[in-house]
Order: sequence, then C-alpha cells, then structure tokens
Amino acid sequence: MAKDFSTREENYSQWYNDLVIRAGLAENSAVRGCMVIKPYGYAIWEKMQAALDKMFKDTGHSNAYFPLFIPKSFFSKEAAHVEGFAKECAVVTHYRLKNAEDGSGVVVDETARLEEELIIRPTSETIIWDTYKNWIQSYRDLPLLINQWANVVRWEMRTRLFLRTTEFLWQEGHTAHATKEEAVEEAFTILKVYTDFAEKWMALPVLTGKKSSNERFAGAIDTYCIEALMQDGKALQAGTSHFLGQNFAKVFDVKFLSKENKLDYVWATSWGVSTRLMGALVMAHSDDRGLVLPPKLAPIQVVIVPIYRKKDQLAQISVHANNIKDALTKKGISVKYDDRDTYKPGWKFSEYEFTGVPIRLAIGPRDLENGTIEVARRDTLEKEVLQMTDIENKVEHLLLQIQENIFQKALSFRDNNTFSVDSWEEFKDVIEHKGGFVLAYWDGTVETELAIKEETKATIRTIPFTHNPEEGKCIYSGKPSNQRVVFAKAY
RNA sequence: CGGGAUGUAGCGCAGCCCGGUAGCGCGCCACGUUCGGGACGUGGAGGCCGCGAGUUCGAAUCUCGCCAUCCCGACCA
Repeated sequence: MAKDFSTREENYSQWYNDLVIRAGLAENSAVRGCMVIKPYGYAIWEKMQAALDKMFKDTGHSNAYFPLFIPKSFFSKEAAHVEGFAKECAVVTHYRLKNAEDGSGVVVDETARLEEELIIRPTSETIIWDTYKNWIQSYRDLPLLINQWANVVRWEMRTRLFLRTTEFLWQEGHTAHATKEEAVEEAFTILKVYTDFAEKWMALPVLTGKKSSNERFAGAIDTYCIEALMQDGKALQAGTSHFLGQNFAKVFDVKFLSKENKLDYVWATSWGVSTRLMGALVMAHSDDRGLVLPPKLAPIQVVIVPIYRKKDQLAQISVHANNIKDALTKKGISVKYDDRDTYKPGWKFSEYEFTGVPIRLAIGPRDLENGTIEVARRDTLEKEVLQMTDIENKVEHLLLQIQENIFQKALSFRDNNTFSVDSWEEFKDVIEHKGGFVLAYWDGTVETELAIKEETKATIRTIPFTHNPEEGKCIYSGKPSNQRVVFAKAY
C-alpha cells in the first residue's frame, strides 16, 4: 500500500534507495559517502553480528581489536596489497587544529604535522601481521584464530547505502597456521560459515567458488567467495575468504619454530563480511510493498495490533494481547504489542508491512466474541483467522515456514535466472537482455576475462569448485576450457 | 575525475520565462468525531527561497562566482 514509492519494475535502484530510507534502515549523512545506520537497520545488523559471532566462536575463533590507524610504512610493504588499496585511502596528516586568525573558524595547525602519516584502515592485514610477529614464536602458538568487528574506510567514487559506502562496518578474521593445508582448510571452514549464515539466517542462496586472478583480493593467493543474485539479475559478492599463503608472513617477518625445530614462515588467511549484507538482504527478498525480512533476522518477529473503538474494548483486548505476547516471548520470539492510541490500525498495518515484520496478529471485538485472532504473514500477504487457543505454537511454526518460504522463493528465482550458454552471441544476448548468472566456458586467461568485461560489463563472479571437469571451448576465444565459470553483471 | 540535473517549511514539490516581499500536498500541534488495510472536520505552528557578490526603488525570480547533493560513466566489498 506504499503509495509514492517506486516499484522494482519502474526503477530498481530507486526502489532500493526508497526502501532503505523509508523503512528506517539508514540514511545519508552530512558526510559525503557515509551513512547513518538507523536503529531499525542497526537492529538487523546486530542480529547478523550475533549469529556470525557465535559461528566464529564455535569454530574456535576469538575476538580482538586493532587500531583504526595504520602507519604509512606498514602499508607499503606488500606490493600487491598497496596496489589494490592505495587509490582509496584516507590519510591523517595532522593532529591539531587552531582558531583561524581572521576568526573564520578552525583551521589545521600546520605546525602539528605528523612525522609519519597514518592511513585509516581500509583493511587490517598490515597492522595485524605486524602485531602477530610478536605473538608467534613456536608451533605451539598456532593456529592463531582472531576476528575483529570494526569499521573501515575506502574512499569510493560512488556510494550507495549499504552496498558501497565510504565507511562501513564489517568483521575481518585474520588467522595464522603452521601449514599450508591447515590455512587452506581454514579458508574453507569460513566459506562454509558464510554459506550457512547466508542460507540459514538471511534465507539467501549463494554460489561458492574461487575468484579469478582479476577479482582476487590484493595480496591473496586465492580468494573464495559467496555470490548471491539480486532481483534485478545482478550479482552481489556477499563475503570473501582469502588464502594468503606466506605473503604477509614474509613481509612482516612472522616465523615459527616447528616440532622439527625448523624455522618457517606461517601460513595465513583473512576473511570478511560487511554491512553490505544488509543491502543483499533488502534486494533479495523485498517487494513493491516494502521490506520482507526473514524471521531469523527480523528485529520484530511478531507484531500485535489491537482494533477497538472504546477504551474498555482496548483493555479487554490488551489482556489477550499481553498473554499472547508473554507466551511468545517465553519461546524466544520477539514481539511488539502496538497499543499506541496515536495511530490507527490501517496505518499500523501498512507500517509493519513496509518494515517487513514477518507476522502480524490483529485482535478486534469480533475476535473477542469468537475467541479468534487474525494472522497475516508478510511474505505471502495471506491472512487467516485462527482460534486463539495455542496461538503461540502456531506462530512459532509459521515463523519457521516463512523463513523456509523466503529461502525457497529466492532459490527458485536464482534457478530461473541461471543460464548455460555455449556461444558468444548467446552470451551477449543473455547478459544484455536477461541478466542473471550465466554459466559459460572460459579459457582461464585474464585477457579474455577483461575483453568480455569490456564488451558486456559482465565479470567472472566465481569459478565453481568441481570434481569432474568437463571439456568445452571458451565462448570468447574458442580455446579449450575444462569447466564452466559463472559470469554476471555485478554490484 | 568526465557528462547531465537539482538546491524554496521536517519530507515531496509549485512559483522563476514575464522582478513587487512565498504557496500546495504530506507530516507536525490542539480539539472533536472516528478506529477489521495508510480516517475526517475545524483551528494552528513552521521559511536568511544553498552561499556570496552584482543589476534594480525593489531579487526566490535577472547576471556572475562559489558550494552542496543526486543521477549516468571510469574505479571498487
């Protein structure tokens, strides 16, 4: 019922922006490119954090915190890493302000110039590896499994709420291992965590695989990723896990003595997901009536709206509403009883629909007479009137059903928008007219990938893990290829 | 950083060509009637018209400069 609100059909990116703002998730701030995450949006992020944090802990990781600032000299040590991030770093050059002599305000005090400039972290590999050097001497100190929740800054040309902001929130894991095998295994463990999180919590089906060298993280040997498909047919990288080899260990001189008393560099991984997941969540499930949230991440899972004329009616309804609220709360379900007198039921219905609350319960005079309650679900917009008896179990069950339905809907959307093509003409046609994931043979060279990107704007999103290679010919160069890779236009 | 557009009430906009001291919708406040899908009536509050110069008796309106934001490209999670 959201009037004056764009539809996906009319203008997908406008729809996304309107949705994020109108649903109270975030807004643009006074600082260019930076957003304010509003309470409702932040509540969703906190639920994501809580779920992921537990998964990290369950796989043996601990949290720690490293500085926001990184000495410039640290940053320039790993060549590929520098190349990858240098163009988008914010730099702190001074540490003091003073009043302008002409009284026009505050100016930088030029006499307070830092001897060594500080970079605001775009990612923390360098400061962390410089620190790990002191923490690791022996194989007994390994593996070192650390995560940090932090903000980072990447000076982007163009920003969009959640999808790409100058400052964003994320978690970054940084681990050190005695062997290459162990480090690779760690990268895969995390990839599995991310996959599970996306599918089970966000109800977002993802493809997993390896990045092409072109899309790989600067400084990594291999980058593994989860990729999701948005409703406009564009792909969104939702998380990455990197096998870093010994690159950072060598640069920061992190060595350990093995059981055999041999000195060797440690093997490393790093991995992260960011507030970008919020964008993925919105774009994957929502519709023209507003947000659709999977119950597991919804700040409010159930809202109860009373319908009444007179105060004494409200009092009667409230008795039932509060009983239901208590019963649901006992089951660990987050419930809001919205008995505000300042808004009408119809207004509330629209509001909770727009903000994606999975289940709405309405109790009115009719229900009081019949011992019933109206149950409306956000994902299908279906309404039914149920007996009030045992409602908490029905609601609990329905939440699970909604979670599953949202996932299945996203999954079938992806299936319906995944195409396998064998010719260049077909490839161009699908990328341009249909979008989605396009599976095609590729000769494995950067040149071909770049040429395809140049002509179609599509990139290799991921190279799927496969145990049974099949022979084919590269759609672009015609050269032999032993597996199909996933192409798409991406966010 | 290139191309395009826009800055007027909390939000969305009109007014600008053709200069005369600011208006509409939503929202907000009060009261009353309403309340099962965004209610209605009556009354009210709220604006250095992005900033700075200039032209003019007079500028939201004309001229010049600046700033900011948004959209489209190149770069990126």
